Amino acid sequence: MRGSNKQKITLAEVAERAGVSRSAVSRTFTQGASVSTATRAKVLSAASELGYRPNLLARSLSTGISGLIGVVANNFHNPIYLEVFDLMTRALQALGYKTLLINLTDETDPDRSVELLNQYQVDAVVVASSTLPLGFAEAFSVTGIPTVHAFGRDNPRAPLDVVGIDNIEAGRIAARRLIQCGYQHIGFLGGPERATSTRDRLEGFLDVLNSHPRIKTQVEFAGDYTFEAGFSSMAGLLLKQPAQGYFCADDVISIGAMTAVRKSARGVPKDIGVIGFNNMEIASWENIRLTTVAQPLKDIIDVASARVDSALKAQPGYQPSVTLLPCTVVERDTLPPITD
Amino acid sequence: MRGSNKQKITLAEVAERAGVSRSAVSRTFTQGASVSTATRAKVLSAASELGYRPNLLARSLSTGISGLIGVVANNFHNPIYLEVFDLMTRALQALGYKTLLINLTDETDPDRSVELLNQYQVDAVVVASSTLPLGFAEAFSVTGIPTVHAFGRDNPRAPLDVVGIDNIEAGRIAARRLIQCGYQHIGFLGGPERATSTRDRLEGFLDVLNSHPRIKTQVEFAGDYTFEAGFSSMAGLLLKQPAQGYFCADDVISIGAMTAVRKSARGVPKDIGVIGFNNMEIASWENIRLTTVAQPLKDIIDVASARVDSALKAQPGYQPSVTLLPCTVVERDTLPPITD
DNA sequence: AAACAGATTGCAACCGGTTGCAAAATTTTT
DNA sequence: AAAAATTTTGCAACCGGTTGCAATCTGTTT
Repeated sequence: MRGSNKQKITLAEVAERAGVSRSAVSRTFTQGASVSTATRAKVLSAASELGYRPNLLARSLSTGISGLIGVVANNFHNPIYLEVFDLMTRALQALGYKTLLINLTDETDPDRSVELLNQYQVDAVVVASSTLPLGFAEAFSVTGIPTVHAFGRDNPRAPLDVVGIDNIEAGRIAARRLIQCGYQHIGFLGGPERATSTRDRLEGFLDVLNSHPRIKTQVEFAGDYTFEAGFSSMAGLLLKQPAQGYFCADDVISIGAMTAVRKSARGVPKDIGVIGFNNMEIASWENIRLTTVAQPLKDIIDVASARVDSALKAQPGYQPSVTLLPCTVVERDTLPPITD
Repeated sequence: MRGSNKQKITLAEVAERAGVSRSAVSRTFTQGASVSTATRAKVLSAASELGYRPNLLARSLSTGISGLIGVVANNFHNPIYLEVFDLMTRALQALGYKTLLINLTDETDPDRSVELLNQYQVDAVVVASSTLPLGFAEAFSVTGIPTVHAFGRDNPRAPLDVVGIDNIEAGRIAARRLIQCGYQHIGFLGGPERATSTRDRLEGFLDVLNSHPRIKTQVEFAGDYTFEAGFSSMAGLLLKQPAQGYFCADDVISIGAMTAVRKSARGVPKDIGVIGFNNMEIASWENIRLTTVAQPLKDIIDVASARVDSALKAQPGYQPSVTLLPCTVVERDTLPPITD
């Protein structure tokens, strides 16, 4: 236990101590290089005596591979992103990559962010956001850095890897589930109107309801993915003619909406049913028990990181692809049970 | 490798195009180096024509400064960490650093994590965790990498920068607030019993209550910072003799506990008062309105990142320091209003 | 106009690794 | 045992920057 190894030990020092060339040392630490077992042993023992660790930055310089993956996010208010970061860092770490977390909350200029990533020679970028303007992902892809857009959607203008959910189908699923309740008046309470995710879900939602012309439909947008927005939107709806059941764009919005419903002395699901979106941890709480549409978070992350990995190892002919995973309904207590 | 026809432009190419030496180019891009305005102009224009960006990895190699700060976390379930990551990345980015996010959730061996950071030549480490065993922070500090422990506590064994809150004082604050309610029986519902943060808060809590010998005291630990743990701990207490008011170690635990109280047909704060800890966003929700102790998150992060910055720029005589910031009570509706 | 100080410049070595190539060592074949 | 094939090894050049040093160029001072 010598605290003296404060200065870094280099390859050259190990080489000297082991009585071999620097190449030999380098080769011992590179996968699949040619070293005899004898030298390897000498090197390894010298290295461990000295406490040698290869300098990955130096290695990057000659190999052109940094092992750094930029993870770009701009939404630090939705709790699901905490889980996203957790899963993402672990997945990348398991593959031997390191996560450079870039916060684009304040950034409006795609080019500046590209510059950031570029300077650090990230090998690839994962854009983890459903709200980042398409321009960013495009800008990344233009640089030639492999880019995977997680929680994104297909973007014809920039051919890049996308992995997310099928929001249109998610809208259909929610609509069908509400129809199953026998409701004759069904509402959509979306997030910000411009968000493509919300628009896609609405599309699927209306798609299904259009084939049920007798069912009345209501569409409303909460300005924001917040409790407040859900609460006040629903409060507004209650003053008019509320629907019998709502598909809310997000669990937090749902909870806000439910709170408003209950505050008006109505019951959930007795008077008004609610189905949310995201299946956040909070949705399972005893006092909430929100029926909600779950997205396969872990699968999305796993696919995204696998995609990064294969993009980096890919042959010249590599082609980006779009993967949309299916959502499922998690049954809890905010919709009446299904009666066949 | 992906067929990226975007070969990077190097310093040498810029130099050639500008008709100057490589040093001149380098100096143009280094703070406070000596270049005439004429050459600087030539270089700058050549650089922008070519779209040159200095390779920071290469620069690190010669300067020994990578600009990478390792942010180490192991708790991806407490929503306040989402805010922590947000604030931290922004603070570091504003200072010109990049955030390497390291997830130690699965890691039990301090040395392996040190190795991770070491290989990437991070300039400094911010340990953002109140639950990471002290051994980790120690291991980091032994390497000689400047380490700031955010949300940590003083550790006599390893002299490193600590910035967090005064948990003992926080316990006192909560105790005083509960005493103000006139309660004669006061409870402490902590987090995991081994967590130093919980123990410190308990210490301060008992410290105050010891000087009120007539007030009965109850101490209980929820195993975990979860809704479930709070719910079931409180459910258990309700079967015995519950106190009149509780200081809960965390907002999520508080909400679980409140849910249990209400489920037993008792009221909050009518029958049992609750004061939480953390002031998470959810605490302000209309249907919750939890009175709670807030920690100055932004201040902690700001101090932590400033500390990183100064540790890196420090003169040889740099000495780590411990900063404990004060907490405040956020009044809402889960304690009876103060009656003077 | 000569002498001198200060600012700018380029050379070349270096940061800590990797890798193509040819020589050296080892193993296999005949 | 010699020749051929294969594996190991070290040299030296390179990755893309920075920087000490000496040479050159400016602008002053006398």
